[in-house]
Amino acid sequence: MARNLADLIEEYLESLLGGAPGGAVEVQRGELAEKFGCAPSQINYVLDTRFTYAQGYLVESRRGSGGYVRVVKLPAPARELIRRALEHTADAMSQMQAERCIVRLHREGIITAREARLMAAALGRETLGLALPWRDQVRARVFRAMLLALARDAAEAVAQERVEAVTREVEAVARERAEGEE
Amino acid sequence: MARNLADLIEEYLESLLGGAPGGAVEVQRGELAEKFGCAPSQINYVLDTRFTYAQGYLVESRRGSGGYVRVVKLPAPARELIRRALEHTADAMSQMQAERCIVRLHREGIITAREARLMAAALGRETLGLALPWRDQVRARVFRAMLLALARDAAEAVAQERVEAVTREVEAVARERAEGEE
DNA sequence: AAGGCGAAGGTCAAATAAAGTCAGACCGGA
DNA sequence: TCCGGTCTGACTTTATTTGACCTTCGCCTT
Repeated sequence: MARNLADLIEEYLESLLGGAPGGAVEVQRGELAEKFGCAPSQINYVLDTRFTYAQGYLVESRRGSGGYVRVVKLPAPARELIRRALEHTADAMSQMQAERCIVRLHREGIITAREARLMAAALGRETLGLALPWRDQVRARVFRAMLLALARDAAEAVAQERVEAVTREVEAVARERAEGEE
Repeated sequence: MARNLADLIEEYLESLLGGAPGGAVEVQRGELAEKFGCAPSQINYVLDTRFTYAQGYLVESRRGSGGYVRVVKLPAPARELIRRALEHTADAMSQMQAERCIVRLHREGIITAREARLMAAALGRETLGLALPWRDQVRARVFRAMLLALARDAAEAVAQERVEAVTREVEAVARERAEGEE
């Protein structure tokens, strides 16, 4: 599964986050590097490529004695995550960026595995088949469009929920009145 | 049987796939080339000519350290989708054609409403934002890729990995690396 | 309170490790 | 011999890994 150090460290951090209360984890960069027997900057690489805001994470850190690196998995109501992804989706996007974003959406249960595959397929290098500045631009637009479609869908779901809640309430009140009537 | 290298490599990969549809193999291009004593690009040739989606395969890959090439054999149930994908997606496709196709797929229960919306969003005129000969071409490719992704979905049941397993693996490798350092 | 020391973490560019592309050489059969 | 499929090698693109140098911060000393 893990094909290289970066993937391994990613999985390790993700596993820590999984068991973490509040979805936050604090590590020492140096220590972690030691654990994996690599250069400390490798940790930054992993953080920069795998735990970005667009993917729904926040990384904070402090230098100096007693320094740390904190990774926060942002709480993920569907609308929020989608909105964040949209916000952070620039006018150009590499395949990897998009894929990692999609993985996060899937992990959070916002999209199904099928939908994830659908989206990833649509954004493939080969699929778009354009030369480079344009490919990344078209990819970004397609990705945004799909995210928007999801957002609309989520909004509708919420609205639907509200309607149902109101309906239930109305029914409850109606029942109550009916009973009081007797 | 095998009249040349390409056929030989084809047979080898096919044997790795083991006849099991829905199966996937992962190899390293360089390694494979080494094994057959040929140029790495020969592997691409075989992949391009023998493992196309028209023949029921999907090929994915990644570059860089820890790179790989994965070949997936699509299962029989995917046939129908593939047939349609190839049948209805010429090398260019108007928005109208695509939309009609999507509606039909939805009506027939092949895709969900959400998936339909997702696909339609990805194929919009505005979304693609290209001038005309290219827009229809990219749309066709994206549509085809999405259909093929659906086909592939039928194949793969993704196993969700357990945190403990990951942690164990991580620790093993970390130990290994740390020891190698000494 | 000021300044210095050492312990964090950050940045960036170069080195390394894959895979992809493409033009052209090669080869075997009509 | 001519053509189409095969094969290669030089060059490109992408991802990862490392190392040298920079910045920030707490603490200690004066």
